[in-house]
Amino acid sequence: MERHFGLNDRPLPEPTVARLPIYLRIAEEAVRSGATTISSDELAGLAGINAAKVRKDLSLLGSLGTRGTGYDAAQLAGVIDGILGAELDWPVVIAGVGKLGRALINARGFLTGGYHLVGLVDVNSSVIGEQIGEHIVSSFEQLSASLRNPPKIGVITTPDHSAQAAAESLIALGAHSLLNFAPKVLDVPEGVRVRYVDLSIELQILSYHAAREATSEPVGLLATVGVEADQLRPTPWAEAPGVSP
Amino acid sequence: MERHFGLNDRPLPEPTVARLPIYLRIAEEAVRSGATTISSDELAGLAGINAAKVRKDLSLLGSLGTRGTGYDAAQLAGVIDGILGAELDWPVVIAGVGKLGRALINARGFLTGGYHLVGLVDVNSSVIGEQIGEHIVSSFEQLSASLRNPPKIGVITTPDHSAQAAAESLIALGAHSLLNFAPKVLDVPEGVRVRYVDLSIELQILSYHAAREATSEPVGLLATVGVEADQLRPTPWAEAPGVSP
DNA sequence: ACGTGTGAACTAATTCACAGCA
DNA sequence: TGCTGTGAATTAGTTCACACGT
Repeated sequence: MERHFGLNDRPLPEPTVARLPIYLRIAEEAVRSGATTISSDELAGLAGINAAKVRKDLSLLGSLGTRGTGYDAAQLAGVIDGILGAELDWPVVIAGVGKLGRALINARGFLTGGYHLVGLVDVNSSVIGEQIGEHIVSSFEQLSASLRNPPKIGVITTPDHSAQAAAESLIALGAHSLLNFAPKVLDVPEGVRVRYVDLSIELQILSYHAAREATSEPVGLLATVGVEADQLRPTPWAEAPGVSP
Repeated sequence: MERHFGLNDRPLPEPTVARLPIYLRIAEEAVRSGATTISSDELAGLAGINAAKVRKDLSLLGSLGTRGTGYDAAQLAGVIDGILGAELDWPVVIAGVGKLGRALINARGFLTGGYHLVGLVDVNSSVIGEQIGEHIVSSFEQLSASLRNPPKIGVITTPDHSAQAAAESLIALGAHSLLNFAPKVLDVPEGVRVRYVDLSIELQILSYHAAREATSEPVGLLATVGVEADQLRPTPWAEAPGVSP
C-alpha cells in the first residue's frame, strides 16, 4: 500500500487532511462547471477559509499551482483524490440496517468514488434477507462465508448496545477502519482505527455558540469532520460533501 | 440570554467546547451506573484522550473537582449541561424529509435534552401532510403560519440543490443557527451560524489514514465533530453521543 | 500584474510536571 | 497518598508578508 506523505518526508497535518476532501469537492465542481483553473482565493472563498491556508495546504502536496494563474482544477482534483486514496478500491460493509443505515446506503455522496458497498449486515432476523438497493441484508456468518475479500471499512449504524458486537464482527471480517455512528466508545485491538461521528454533538456545539450569540461575533462557514481521537484534529471548513437523502 | 464564558472572562477554546458534549455523556453514564465520583483519568480513558487535557478543560469551567477524589459526576453533568445550553429550550425545525431527515427524527439521541422538534417541512407535496412520529410534514408557509415562536435551530437534510432555499426559509422562520447536512456551501446573512456535517468526508479521512496504516501508528479513539468554519476547530475524542437508528 | 510558495512571526492548543489540598 | 489545578514548556497550526515565477 503506497505511502502518501507531503512533498517531503512528513505526514500531512491532520487539519490539512480534513480540508482536502473539501478542496476536492470544490475542484471537481469547478471542472464540472467548465473552469480549467482555480485560484487559492476562489478555493478559499468557497471553502470559507482564508487563502493563505489553502496555499499552505496545497503546497504540502507539491508545487501544483502556476504563479499568476492558479491551480489546474482537474489536476488538483486528481492529486487530492490520489492522496485521499479515493481512487483506490475501498470495500465497505455497513452493520446495522436501521433508519440511519438505510439513509447512508441511499445517500448520494456517501458511498461514491472508490467506496462501494460489499455487504450489509444485521443481527435482526426480521431484516436479514431484505433487499435494499442491490444488496441483500445478511447475517455476519453469511457475509463472512460469501465475501471474497475483507472489507477495508466497516460502518456501524447499530443501536449503541450492539455497537461493540458489531465492531468485533466487522473486525473479524477483516476491517481495520471503523466509522462508528453509535454513541458508544469501542474497545478495539491495536491497529484498528475508529472514527466516531456524533450527530447530536453538533446540536450541542451549535447551541453553545447560539447561547452567546448576543455578542455578534463574525460567523464563518463551517467544516465538518470527525476527529482523530488521540490527536483530535478538527476540520475547518465549508462546502460539506454530504448526505442528500 | 445568559453568557457562559470560562471561569474568567474569556470564551472557551473551541476544541474544549467540542469535547464538552463527550464529557457530558460520560458523566451522565457514570451517574446512571451509580458512580458518584469520576476522575480525570477515567474521563480520559473513556474519552480516548489524555488526563491533562481533561483537567485543563474542566478547570476552565471552575474548580469542580476535589483533590484526591475526582469530580462529582452529577454536578459535572449539570455544569456542562448548563454551559452547553442544553438545559435551555431549543426548538428545532427539520427541513427535508428524506431518508436522512427521517433517520434523524427517529434517532434516539439526536433530539434529546433541550432540543425538540417543533416543525417538519418539505417542498415536496407528496410528503406534505404525512405524519411522522408526532409531527405532520408541512410546507414552509403552513409552518410559518402555525409556529408561535421561531425555531432556534434549523436542520437541513434536503438534497444539495434545495439546501440554499431551505436555509433561506429557515432563516425566514427565525432560525439563527443551521445544521447543514447537504454538500452545499450556504450563503447566509451576517449573524446566522452554519455548521456543516459531511458524512462522506469521514470515509475519506479514514481511508487517507488507512492507506498509510502500514506504518502502524498508535491508533486512538476518535471524536466526532463538525467544525466552526472560520476558525476551524476540531474535536478530539471518543464516545460519541449518537444516532441510533 | 497576478497569484503561488514559503520562511518568519504569531497564536492556539497540548502536554508536562509539580505544588497544593483533601 | 491521590488527584486536581495550573503555570511553564512544547508542539502544532495559522496568518503574514513578500520574493519569485509566469
